[in-house]
Amino acid sequence: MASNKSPNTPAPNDSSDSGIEGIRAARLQKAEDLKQAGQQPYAYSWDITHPIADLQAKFADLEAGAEEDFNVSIAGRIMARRVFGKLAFFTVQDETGTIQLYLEKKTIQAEMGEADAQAFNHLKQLTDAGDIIGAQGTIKRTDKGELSVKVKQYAMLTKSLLPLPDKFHGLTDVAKRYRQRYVDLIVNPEVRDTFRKRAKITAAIRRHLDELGYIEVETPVLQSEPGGAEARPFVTYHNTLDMELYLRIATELHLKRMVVGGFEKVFELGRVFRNEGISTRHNPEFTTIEMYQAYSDYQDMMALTESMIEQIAEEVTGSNTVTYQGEEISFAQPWKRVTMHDAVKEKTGIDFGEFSDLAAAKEAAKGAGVGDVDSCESIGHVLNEAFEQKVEETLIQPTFITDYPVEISPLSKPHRSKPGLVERFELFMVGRETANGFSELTDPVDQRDRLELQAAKKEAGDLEACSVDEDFINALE
RNA sequence: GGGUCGCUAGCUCAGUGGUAGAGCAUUCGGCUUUUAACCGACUGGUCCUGGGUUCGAAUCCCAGGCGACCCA
Repeated sequence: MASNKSPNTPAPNDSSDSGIEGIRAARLQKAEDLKQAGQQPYAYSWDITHPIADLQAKFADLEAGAEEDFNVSIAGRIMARRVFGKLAFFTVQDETGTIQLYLEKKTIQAEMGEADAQAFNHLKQLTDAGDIIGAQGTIKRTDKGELSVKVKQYAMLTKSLLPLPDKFHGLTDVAKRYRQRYVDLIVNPEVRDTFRKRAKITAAIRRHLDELGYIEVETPVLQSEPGGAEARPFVTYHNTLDMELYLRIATELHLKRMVVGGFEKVFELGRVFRNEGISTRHNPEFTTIEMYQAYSDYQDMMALTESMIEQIAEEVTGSNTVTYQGEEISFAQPWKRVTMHDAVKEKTGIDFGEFSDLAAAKEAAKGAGVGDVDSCESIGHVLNEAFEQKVEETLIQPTFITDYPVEISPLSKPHRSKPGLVERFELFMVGRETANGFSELTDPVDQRDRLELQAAKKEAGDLEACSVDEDFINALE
């Protein structure tokens, strides 16, 4: 028999009745049997009286063995089945939590027997872990202390065709967790909490900035000239214009155009795209927030950053202290501020402010165990290497690093009192950079010079360097 | 891009040259207090791919693919 093979639809295998295809075929048959029994395997609706977490809270004090003649109707996914001859226990999970179904043949047959003389047997034979089921009944805490719905009536809401991952080990394959997020969300409840917290954080950011008089904007994602960061862009193509376009690598340059246009406080919370390495820490598409405020310098932006993050932490977690991967992080203001030169000096003993000779700076850096300095083209770059290799991972508590070398900061204003430096900060916590801010460069002549330096690097083959965005210079002018 | 490790049943994993394995899941039977239910029976495999060594390869060698972690 000829068959078209494809990875998604493996050819049926006659001898396989417990492989994945066998399971799927068996479950399709169960869906068919449900229809024969007068049940719809994919229901249109089911009335719910309570989220499961509400029931767990409401009856937290109910004693083991006690019953409550309180009618409830719930719905959720069957996560585990424990079936006996005339009694069964299902663990059911909805968005809010889990509860046990107490499924007694006697009760179910009395309530449903008229519609389906085999209602209990069908429950045993035609349901599987993974199915979404609706259940209506009363509240009972079993002798063993598990809060349960003593079911009078049930209905299949969605028959699943594929098995859930191992009930004990769960889904541990990181790649599969990320590529099949829906499975991850089903079997790893803590992942749902992460999603909820994230939604609370973005809502709190918007509320906070709205109260400060910011307006939220959406700037172009498709750009003819990507800029605002050093990164390789994704390239796409516009048919009608017959030209290549790039997905943005940052929102910066268009937000600054908004400021030029007269909006004094703007922000954008949105996706940017960088065509680079991929790992569990680096996604090619990720979300950033950029905020711009006219007439303000980097000190103002640091103050805004620390107060906003402390308040959000309190709103989302109820505390300004959070534990992240075993580290206790305190967001209590004020956060530590230290210049890049001082931070490097503290860890390496080297004061890069004393060097005027590049070669001498490289020697000193090597002496302190800093690698990869041979290709550095300025003392500022050597300083940056030393910082990244020796300091960054030690910054666990929120810390602002300030006053960066001009060579690595093409968009910042020169420092008002320190030559060769710019008014820039980066925020570090748990050893990673989490924010970056400047007194924004507003001098169009200086800006052109710095972008042309970048363009020269691009000409020389640096795939992360950007070109001169003439329209942006025009806006500044 | 470099290094290390991995890829065996739906899931989690054993198996270092001699008949392809376990637990869970699935299927069948039993069971009214389980919660990783239990008891009994069955089923399920391109051992990532290709080549090589060997009487014989999941196992050793070479090349490639995919993935994880670390580094850049």
